[in-house]
Amino acid sequence: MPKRSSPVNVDPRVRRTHRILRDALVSLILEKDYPSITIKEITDRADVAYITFFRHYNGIDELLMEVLDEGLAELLRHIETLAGKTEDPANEVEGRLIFEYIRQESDLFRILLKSQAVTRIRKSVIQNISMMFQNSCGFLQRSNSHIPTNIASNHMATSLLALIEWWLENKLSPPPAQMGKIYKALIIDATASAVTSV
Amino acid sequence: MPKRSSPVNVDPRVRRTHRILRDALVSLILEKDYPSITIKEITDRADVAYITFFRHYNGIDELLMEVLDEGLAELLRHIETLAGKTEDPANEVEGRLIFEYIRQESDLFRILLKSQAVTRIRKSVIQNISMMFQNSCGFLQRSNSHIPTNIASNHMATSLLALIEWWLENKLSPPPAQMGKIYKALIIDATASAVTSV
DNA sequence: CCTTTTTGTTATACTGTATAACAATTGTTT
DNA sequence: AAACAATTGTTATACAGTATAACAAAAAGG
Repeated sequence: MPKRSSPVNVDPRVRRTHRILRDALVSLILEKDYPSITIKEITDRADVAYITFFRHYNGIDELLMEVLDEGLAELLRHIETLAGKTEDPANEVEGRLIFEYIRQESDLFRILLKSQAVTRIRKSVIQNISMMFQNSCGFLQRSNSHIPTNIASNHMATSLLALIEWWLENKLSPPPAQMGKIYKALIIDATASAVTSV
Repeated sequence: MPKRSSPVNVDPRVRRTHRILRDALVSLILEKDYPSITIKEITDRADVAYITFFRHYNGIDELLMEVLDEGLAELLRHIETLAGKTEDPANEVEGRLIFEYIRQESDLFRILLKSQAVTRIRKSVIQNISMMFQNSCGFLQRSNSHIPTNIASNHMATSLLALIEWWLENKLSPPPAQMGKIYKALIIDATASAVTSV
């Protein structure tokens, strides 16, 4: 069992095993659909003994969770940067930065959104993004409309994920700059005006 | 193999088998999470021989598809009723009707949204609702903004599903009347203003 | 009533998950 | 470098779930 507390003090062999298992799963997800992936396939590709998998994870879902946690922190950091400046005039630029980052790490995001299969994971992602919007969007905090704050933040989070998903499926066709504008108009500004009106 | 063409001319024993298998799957989905359901559980609950399942379906997904097809037609009909009157002043009422219908058939919708597991199904549902919005929302057709029409309609479809999902998870707590208003403000009006501006 | 179709019973092969015991290898410590 | 600890590999095995086959029993339809 690996120590969850400190990133130091971990056996380099364990670090290596985790890394190659994560890499194997990633390459498999990009090739075939997630539910059909077996543990043997993963360990074969990682060139690791079958039983070694069970010495670190209780199932493929757990390994996937680790893969996503790896990249999710950075995603949230990027989105947070955007949301923190939601009321600045520069947030169109920030929106562009998000979609540029997604294009850069598109493999990770493809996996993240393919793994809607694993509903629990999707829920926690939405939960995180939703909380982040709730904390950083001023118009949500001082809202007194008939729309509850948690509904509005959930709406923004799910809409952002849906927009990213659409973009990935459409081969990243409108460039990040335009996607940033669309994001601002369709999600940020639209929600803000819906919440602050009446 | 059952005939796909005509609903008549089917052996009553086959009709009965299909029905009790569908019912068994529905009751199981409402109890536990979908991926952990086994064929044996289904046939046991349906009081049918194990092999009988394979005489009609190639897997649980196929049976689920049949369950959803059953109710999906009616869902689309209700949403279409709403969308068709999007520009009438009465559309808040129509929004209320949607959520009242969902409350009425909440079991079906819980299954529909739980089955996000089956990504293919979710995608086709979004596609249908999106097309429906595109056909019935006037502001989408006469839009000349920087937001493409298909992005806007996709945004409305995914937002509606997310809102329904949130509502089901929150025990249908804001009553249908308020949900109808929220739907109108957060999805319809907000998207309309985002699309028609500049 | 007789034929056809569907369903039930039983047996079996196969795949994937999960664990155990022991040997081999690698990392850490003194 | 030697000794100890932890990880990994090898092999074997148990188990659950999927899928199919062969034949008997029951139900539907003319």
